[in-house]
Amino acid sequence: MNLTLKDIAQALEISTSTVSKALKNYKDVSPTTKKKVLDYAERIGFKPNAQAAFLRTQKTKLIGVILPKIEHDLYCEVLKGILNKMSQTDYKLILLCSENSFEIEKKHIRELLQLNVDGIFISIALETNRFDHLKEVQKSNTILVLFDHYVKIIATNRVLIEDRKASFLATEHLIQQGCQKIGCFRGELISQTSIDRFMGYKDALEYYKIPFQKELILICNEETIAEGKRNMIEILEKKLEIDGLVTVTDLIALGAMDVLKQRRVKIPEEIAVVGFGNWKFTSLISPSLSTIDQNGFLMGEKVFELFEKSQEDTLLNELPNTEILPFQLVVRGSSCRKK
Amino acid sequence: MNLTLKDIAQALEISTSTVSKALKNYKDVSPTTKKKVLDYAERIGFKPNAQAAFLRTQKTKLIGVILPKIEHDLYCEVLKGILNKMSQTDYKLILLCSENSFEIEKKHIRELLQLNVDGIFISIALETNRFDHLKEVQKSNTILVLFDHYVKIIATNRVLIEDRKASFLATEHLIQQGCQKIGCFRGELISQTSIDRFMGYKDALEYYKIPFQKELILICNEETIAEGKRNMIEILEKKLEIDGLVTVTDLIALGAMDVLKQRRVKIPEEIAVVGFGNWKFTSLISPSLSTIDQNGFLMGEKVFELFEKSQEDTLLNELPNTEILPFQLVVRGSSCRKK
DNA sequence: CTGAAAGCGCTTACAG
DNA sequence: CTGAAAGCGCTTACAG
Repeated sequence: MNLTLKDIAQALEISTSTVSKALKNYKDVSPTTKKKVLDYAERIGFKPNAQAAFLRTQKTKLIGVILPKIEHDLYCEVLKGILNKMSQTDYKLILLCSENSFEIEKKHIRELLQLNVDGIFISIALETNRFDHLKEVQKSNTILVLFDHYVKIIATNRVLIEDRKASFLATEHLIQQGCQKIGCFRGELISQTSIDRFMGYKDALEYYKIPFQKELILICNEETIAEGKRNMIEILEKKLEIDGLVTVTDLIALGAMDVLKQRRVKIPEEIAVVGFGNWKFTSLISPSLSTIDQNGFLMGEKVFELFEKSQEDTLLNELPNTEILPFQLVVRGSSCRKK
Repeated sequence: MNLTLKDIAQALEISTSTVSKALKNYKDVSPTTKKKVLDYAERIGFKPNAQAAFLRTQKTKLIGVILPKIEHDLYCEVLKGILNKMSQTDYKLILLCSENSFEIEKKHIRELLQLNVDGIFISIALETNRFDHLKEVQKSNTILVLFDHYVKIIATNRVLIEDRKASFLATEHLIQQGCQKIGCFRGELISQTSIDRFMGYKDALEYYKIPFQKELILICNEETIAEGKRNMIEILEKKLEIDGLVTVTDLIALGAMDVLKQRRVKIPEEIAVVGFGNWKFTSLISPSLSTIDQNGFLMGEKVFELFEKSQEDTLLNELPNTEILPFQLVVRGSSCRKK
């Protein structure tokens, strides 16, 4: 069906070896021959067979990306960043989603290894607390790059923001707005990202000598609006007094604010709120939500750059890299008491 | 590096042919041999080489998906739907984005054909008004499935909602709310989807005998908040009187509402607004935005189903299918005048 | 500078 | 029921 090297070779009455070399711009082909081949290939619209090439070179030029969630502003931006860098190469992106399930994640990793992808980029599932599958990736010499949800104990390439510092800043901001009893709707206990953000909250309290109250820490088992609502209802029903709230992600904050609005609790006057992630909706709701902005697009670009760098590095036996990205506190209506 | 059929064959002292057949569950292999091979393959974690298999079977089990935009609620849902169906098969999804550019779209199609994908699922770019690249796909016997932004003149598999009817309903709803001078922020002139939605608006005016006023039709060159703002400012500055507004997409409506809110024009009392798409933010803003809900997840699932069906059909030389999906008018604060 | 040949890992028609 | 052999389309070490 498709044209092959052989077809070109026959048409031009030369060998397939020479055609192959001409197309790959080897230096040991005469300029005349090279031009002849290139022109002809161009004219007939020759498309080399990627799979056959792989069989020889062992490079598929495929990259697997596993996201914990598809409808997630950060990950959409990360995808855009990766695709943007990738569009200048001949790599292709295979998209998979773990739905935050450990089992699905393992399954996808297995599938990607079977496909012989050259690299796997992953933000691990919230559930994931064992890492054999990631070690498997490394063993197979597939380049592994973690982003956002990472793991401390696996030595691999990573692109992160300083969650702990960011969360410190968010909490500090509330303190500067006069909050003294700050609730924290943290993520579950396993995820490193969740732990880091919680630590940042604690750091800020400590730094500003505000007593840490265990009962003001509520755990969100999922990053959903519903979990935000559930926890805020718990706060109100237990009559836990808070005047500020930091959350592990904007969706949680949204749920919490929803409950507060229904109960006519004034935001930010009675309770000031800061989210995390700068989801698109945060600037649209009312009051608009203060949050931590992470540059997902840049994150995606860095992920791909680290992959490329890593390909060179493995030849040199270099250690994996960790790239730290900047973040930004975005102050909006939900936390801005002073004018 | 990786284990191959040959390794298994040697270990079990049988031929690679037999190993291959055993693994593929051919019937002309003795149960004993089959079991032996399967057990051993399982034990050593054998992963057949996908690319080598392709070289023989000419099936890559890869599917290319080209989206006009990544951060787009509908397309995120479509992706989820496709991935959901796909996860029960051994197909993999290669993600590409045209950024609504005709040139990029053409480039991506070329790349996918070179990769020998088994199918291409695409919502075409707003710019796209020539279709040679789609015909190319068909010529190469790659299964083509269009969704959302489609083309009338290409006979291929499609998954659509009845945009015209949906837009009729949106406009009719405004009329039933008492609107008589309904503005329309339509999409650009090329896209079939945009045309269909505009026709639905016209249909409704005609049906309810409301005079069509050309000056109330403004064109949005992009599906962005900024375009919605720009057009609403134009309406106000030209002092064009409207009491209702339908828009080609929710983002446009968002921009328009923003301008109205700034100028203290009451929504829905003075101007009632209906969007299109039921983006997540529409229920979060205030007033919440009435809109047309499209089931993107279902759309994605149907796209994949059509692909699978089409593989059988091509053998039978059947004609391509068009799948029409249901939609729903979601009435919210932005258009609800009566209680 | 050119080309014959081997081989990547699988599948499958064919012979026995 | 089993296996030898050819071949998918490319790349590349080697000979000339």
